[in-house]
Amino acid sequence: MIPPPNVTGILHMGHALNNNIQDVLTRVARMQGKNTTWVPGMDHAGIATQNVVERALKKEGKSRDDLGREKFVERVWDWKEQYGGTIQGQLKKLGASCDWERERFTMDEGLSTAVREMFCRLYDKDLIYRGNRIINWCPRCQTALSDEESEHVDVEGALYHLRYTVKGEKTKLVVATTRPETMLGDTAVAVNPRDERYQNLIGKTVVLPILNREIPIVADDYVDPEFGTGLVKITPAHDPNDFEMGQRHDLEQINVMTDAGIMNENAGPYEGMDRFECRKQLMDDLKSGGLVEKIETHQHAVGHCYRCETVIEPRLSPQWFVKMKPLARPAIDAVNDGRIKFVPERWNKTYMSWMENIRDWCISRQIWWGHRIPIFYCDDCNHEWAARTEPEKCPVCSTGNFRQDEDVLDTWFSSWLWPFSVFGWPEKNDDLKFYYPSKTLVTGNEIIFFWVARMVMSGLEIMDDIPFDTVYIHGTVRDDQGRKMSKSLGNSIDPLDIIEKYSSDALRFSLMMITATGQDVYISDEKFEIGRNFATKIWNAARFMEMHSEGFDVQDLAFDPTTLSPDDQHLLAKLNEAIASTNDNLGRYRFNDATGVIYDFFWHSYCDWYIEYAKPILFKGSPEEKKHTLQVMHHAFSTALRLLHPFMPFLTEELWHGMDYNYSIETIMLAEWPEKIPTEGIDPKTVTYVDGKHDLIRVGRILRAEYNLANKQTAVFNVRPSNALYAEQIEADKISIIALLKAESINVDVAFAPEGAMPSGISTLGTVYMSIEGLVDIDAEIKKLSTELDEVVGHLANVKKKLANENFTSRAPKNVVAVQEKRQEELIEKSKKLKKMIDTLQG
RNA sequence: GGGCGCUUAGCUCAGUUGGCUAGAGCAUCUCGUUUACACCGAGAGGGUCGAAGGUUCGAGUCCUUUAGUGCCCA
Repeated sequence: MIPPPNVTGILHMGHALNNNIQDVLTRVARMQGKNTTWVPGMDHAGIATQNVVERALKKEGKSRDDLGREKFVERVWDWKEQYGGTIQGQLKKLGASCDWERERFTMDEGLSTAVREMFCRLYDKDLIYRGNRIINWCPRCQTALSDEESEHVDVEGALYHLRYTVKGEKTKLVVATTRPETMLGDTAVAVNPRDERYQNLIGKTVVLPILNREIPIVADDYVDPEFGTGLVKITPAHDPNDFEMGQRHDLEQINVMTDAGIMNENAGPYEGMDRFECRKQLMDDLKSGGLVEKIETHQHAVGHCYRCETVIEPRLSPQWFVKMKPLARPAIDAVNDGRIKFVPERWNKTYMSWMENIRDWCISRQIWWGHRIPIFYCDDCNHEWAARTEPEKCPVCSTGNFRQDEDVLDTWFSSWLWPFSVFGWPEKNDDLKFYYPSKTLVTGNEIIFFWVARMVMSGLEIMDDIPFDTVYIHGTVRDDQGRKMSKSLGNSIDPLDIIEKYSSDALRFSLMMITATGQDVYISDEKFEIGRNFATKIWNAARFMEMHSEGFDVQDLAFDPTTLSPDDQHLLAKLNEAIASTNDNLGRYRFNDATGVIYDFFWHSYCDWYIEYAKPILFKGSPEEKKHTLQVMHHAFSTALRLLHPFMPFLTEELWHGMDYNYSIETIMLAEWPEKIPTEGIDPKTVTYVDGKHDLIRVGRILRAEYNLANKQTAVFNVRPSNALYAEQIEADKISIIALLKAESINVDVAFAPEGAMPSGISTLGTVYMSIEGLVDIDAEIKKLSTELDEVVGHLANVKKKLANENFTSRAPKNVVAVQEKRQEELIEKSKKLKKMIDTLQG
């Protein structure tokens, strides 16, 4: 399920992240053999698109009115054909594996049919109505907006305290307001009925300054005695609360502004002024009349248009609304009873609080680009009706003298139908049956209300079923200072630049790696290096294999499980762990963990350990040994490649072909998704031994590093294994240890005792001594070992203290206690060894 | 005002149902390159987990208070 991006949009990092996650999920499901579909689409983005085209017209010195409705809409379609949908190409660059032939546009014929169908159904159920109410009006776009489209921004404004005169008295009242210009539309002053200060005022009349209109003083519970002076001016036509109060007290509603936010004829001397200019002039006038008590600075939230950031003007206006409460009830149940799950879960609360306090949705827009409201009015008999198709005559009086409503619908009125409209609804077909409901919706938290919640409501209303069972909410993409990426800040990082600089795979992999579940993502250019470096690493590993694979048949990977070397077993065990962990993490939407596991397997298990182990064999081994090792390598590599594919589609596809893995399945996209591989021939004890061997090599390397030995400087290592089994295993495995330690030779001896001073260290398999030519820095050795001893003694004290605590031994789970006991043993053993080593050095 | 995050190494972040010595990448320092990769390899240093209480045998993790910071809603 793809959230349709705006037709005007270009790809930004948020899209990249969002589509990347969806693509990963889709690719995994596809490789698992599931019938997947990922429908790409575009949203006509009514206001945004209309704005873009209007701006273009303005450059030609024209307005939309110059063209007229029909020509203008044509013009928008032209624009759409020419410039729209750049984002589709960009998504392809990102590697989004959508079903491109299914691509839909919210204004295409099918979806428009769905929109009209939906409107008529809701209208017939009385869930859509026309009402004269206070709505959010954008004076620049000159249209109504829904509550969600008004963005509240905290601004440092002012609280103006104005003096009104009580009629027939000298008493002045002080009312406080943040929008003094609306005073011109005041039709009352209100106090709280329990406010003792003003009991005597209730029922009196006030003379409105400047206009000298006489307005009543009313009592209403809504008034907060604590706010300002406890007296508020009532402007029913310009404030939702005042509107409510106006209804209760039967007050006149006086609109003082035009659609463009210019003061109208009701504003008296201010007619023709811009609303903010009027505010200034009005305040000047009141000041000179001595009618201003004071002006305080005041922090408050002011609504701004989400498309053009103009300050919203709440105003009375006849608009179309959807009754939301009946639709919300089943949508609340669906989340409450767990049919729909949010990941992370905390978004439940956000969803619920919105649903439970839902208000009717204003769906009419006074623009031209969009689905025209399918309501018709008969001029002869005044009949009003909704029609799915263009009517020929009035159904009541049968005349053709009717007209369609001028308004168009909110863009989201088409978006909320997406989960079923793209499959042909209202038609009932196989696609719709098969693909509805879908599985996972992936989206950012900013459209939970706009889109997610509404899709749940429409799905339950129309399909009688949830549209998806999981809503994965990913974080917001921010810059490295935590700011939201935006054009106006100039801090956005263009994904296409990143693709250009680091590759698409690098972008994708890096994004996934830094996306912890639902956390915001902070981004800077350097973060993409991790993906690029990883891709290069894999490329080079493949190159290495290719160099040694001449004459090798990648179709012949059936190695004999009884001949697996310890390192073979270790690699395959790690591969199994990686597969299991990747699947587990993907199932829990933990993408950073999933990519981390794959990264770790390739880089460390495969490259750092296995390839280094394999080198002596590939360079100097027998043809049989070589073949066996290559079998293991290609087996592991081709499996891990499939695991990586959803995250790095381009590189993995390229290598799939380059390494000739495409002999049976042409594309890695359809190759089998890795599940646990057979563990035949893998002995867990051997795997543990190899872990110990790695530790031994690490200890040896530390010794080399201490003495700054160059790679070519030879050193003889002596190993005193802790037991006979280890001695046997190490002895049998010497070649690879020698190679990895760049040693001249290794002596394995359970009774080894150093002659004279030798640098040494303790590993899980035993003590490692390095014989080097030249002087050993005895003091430094002693100091090193003493420091280590101190640490061990410290830890030992802690462990002993724990085990001596009866509360711990009796209450903690047995396995936890056992671990501590084992650790105690190990630490005692280690401290003994260290003491002995120090003694030896001290002679 | 209400709700939700975040605070862990110099930086950016992981850390799942409380349980081995708190991890990674980057950066820093040391060493290394005739044989896949400097977009590399080996190693090192670096953290009283924002603060204060509490629960618990045991807290980065749970609870309370608090500071700073960010987002959403009113």
